[in-house]
Amino acid sequence: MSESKPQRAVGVRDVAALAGVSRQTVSRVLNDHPDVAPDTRARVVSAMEELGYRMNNAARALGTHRTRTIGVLASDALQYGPSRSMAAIEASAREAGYWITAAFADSGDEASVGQAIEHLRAQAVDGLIVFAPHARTLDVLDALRIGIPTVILHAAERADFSVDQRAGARLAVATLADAGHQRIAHLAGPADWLEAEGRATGFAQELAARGLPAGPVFSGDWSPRSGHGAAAEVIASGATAVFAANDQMALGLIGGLRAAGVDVPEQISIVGFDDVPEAAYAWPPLTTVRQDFEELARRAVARVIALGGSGATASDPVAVASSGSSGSSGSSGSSDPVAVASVASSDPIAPVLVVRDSVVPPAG
Amino acid sequence: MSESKPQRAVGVRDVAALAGVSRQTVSRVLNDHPDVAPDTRARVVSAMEELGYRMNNAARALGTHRTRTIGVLASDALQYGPSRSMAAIEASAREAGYWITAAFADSGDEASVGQAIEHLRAQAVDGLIVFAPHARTLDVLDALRIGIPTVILHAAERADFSVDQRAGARLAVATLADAGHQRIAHLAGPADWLEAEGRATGFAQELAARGLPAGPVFSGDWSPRSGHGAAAEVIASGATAVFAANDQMALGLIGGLRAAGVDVPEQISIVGFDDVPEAAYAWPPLTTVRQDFEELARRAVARVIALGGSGATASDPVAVASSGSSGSSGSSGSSDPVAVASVASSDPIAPVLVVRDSVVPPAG
DNA sequence: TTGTAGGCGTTATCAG
DNA sequence: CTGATAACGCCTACAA
Repeated sequence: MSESKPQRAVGVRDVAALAGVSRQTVSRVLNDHPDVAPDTRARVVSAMEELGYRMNNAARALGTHRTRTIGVLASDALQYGPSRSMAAIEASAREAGYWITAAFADSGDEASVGQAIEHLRAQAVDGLIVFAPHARTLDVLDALRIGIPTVILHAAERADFSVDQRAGARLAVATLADAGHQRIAHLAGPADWLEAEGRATGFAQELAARGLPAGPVFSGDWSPRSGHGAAAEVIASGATAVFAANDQMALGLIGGLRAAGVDVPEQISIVGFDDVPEAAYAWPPLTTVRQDFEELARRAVARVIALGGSGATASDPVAVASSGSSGSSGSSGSSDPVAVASVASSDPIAPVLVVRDSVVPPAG
Repeated sequence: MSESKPQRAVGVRDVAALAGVSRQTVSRVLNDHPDVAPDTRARVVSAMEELGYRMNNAARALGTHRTRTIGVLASDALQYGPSRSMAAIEASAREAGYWITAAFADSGDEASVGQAIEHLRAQAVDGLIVFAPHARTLDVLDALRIGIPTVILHAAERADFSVDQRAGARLAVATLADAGHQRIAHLAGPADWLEAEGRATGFAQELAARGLPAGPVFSGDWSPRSGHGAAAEVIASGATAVFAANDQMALGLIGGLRAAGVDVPEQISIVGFDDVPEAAYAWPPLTTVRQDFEELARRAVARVIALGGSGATASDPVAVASSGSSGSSGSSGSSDPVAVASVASSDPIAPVLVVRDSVVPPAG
């Protein structure tokens, strides 16, 4: 209270003065530079605390050309998966000392995707995490030739990190087949969605692997509405079980089936995908496939930061385009001890089946 | 191809040179300063396009002390309302030329809220939009004495902008009462959530207004699980109708009721809150109350920007604390034509009842 | 209406 | 290990 408070916010200048060192030394402490004597560092640190010093990111960015900010283009952020990913990404980023700036887009609208990306680029983010549910979204990305590290998520096999959609679908179909179902239908997501495609493929593969006839495939748009609307077709198809590409459609389908007087699971068994919170408490509790979005986010953030930190820039073709993975096609298992060592695996994450009550043996 | 590309990114300097003006003039064009001759402006603009000029926000921020960034503290972003708000906020902000930096927190954990806010402050955001579902969250905010414009959302009446929770609850109860129900129960949200409290209050008020007996109140935690779990109590209470504080619980309750052999709506009518996508396609289609999150977001963004733009800073006690509203307690209706004129009304937004099939007259 | 100086707070570079 | 000096790219004065 005795001294007159400076009008301006405290800066390295002030800290340096109080600690009796140069601004540069303060800067070194700030950046954890190794070559600083322990006691000097201590003096600086206490000076910072005494003054309530807070770094000015704008100034830092001006010098370093880095903003420590990751842009997240969250398409369809209202869907369960993307919203989970978003929250998890923020957590991972914050832990790593990064900020998240978000942009939302309607993945079906290429223009909106382009705009969102431009918005993020204008913000000078160090890297981008893009949810690319559509093949079209990927095309937009390619066309833009973004000059910064980019990690693609939610794009099935075309993503840099993903939960194995095909494997999940096979798990779903397997549990149905194991229960004795022969006529299994698939209520798919929109055909142009990569994850929907992955699940549809897994559906077909598992059926084929078991020598079961290719089941009828109906398509929805992920919404409960579309699931509800598919009820009539499902009934007409004579299927005794259906694998819905997501829980929302599964739930809608159950609603539609019941409205038509068809019981679930007695007459028709159902398996969903996602394990949304309501799945466990629906009637009947829904058997479904759970994905680990937290792990997905963790890996994505680690990768963007690694790409940026390793000096990957527009001029570095390898890192920039964020190609799926450089060489998992390789010969020897873990022959490259250096490089990508600490970065998370880019192998697909295995989903897990959650067994509940929506599957029973067929009535026949 | 003929000229050698400069290594550095293009800046005002380059644009100025090409346009044959001073850097200052370019800056004026950039900031839509009125005093620039039309043709000069045109020349500058085309120069910018030719060079592919992009503003450097860090440099701008360093000078202006403004980042054109709004921090959003999204607690419980996985809930329907908050996630809708989040997306809408981003859209409004982007339209206004602002960026969104997001932080997520567990609103139940005061420490995590505090950390998230610190994170955002460190980022030097121009303003904050905080989802404050808990009274406790508000306490944390007060304690922090944030020195920047802050707008509170999702805190019922204590929010700066809100959808009228009480009114929504009354709408729900009214439709049940109008159908002839006398024994109406409430499946409430967590007691320490402001919006849950608002809905519970509306429930009680409408009942009282109609001279109906105060119904039993059960409490859940917003989750389908808790709705499912409340089924037994609801049945035991003898209620013929229940107003669930959100759709997820309503859906879970329906699941629990059916599992217990109780039909909805024949034996028990139900009304939810939120109008989540699955509500319309559940079985039965759920009667519920819809909130306009987009409008909420629009107003919130307009306000933060206005507070920041009008020079409201830490030293301006009026704007800073973001007190609910300065004087709607006032005498004359719209007596203050100046000031807040263009800013959106802070009156609560009216929710709307969506009638579907989960309400029928009581069996008796 | 336009141009000229100076500075914003930090980091990089190069000495010592 | 530490310190001087010069950017970084833009904006706010003030002058013309």
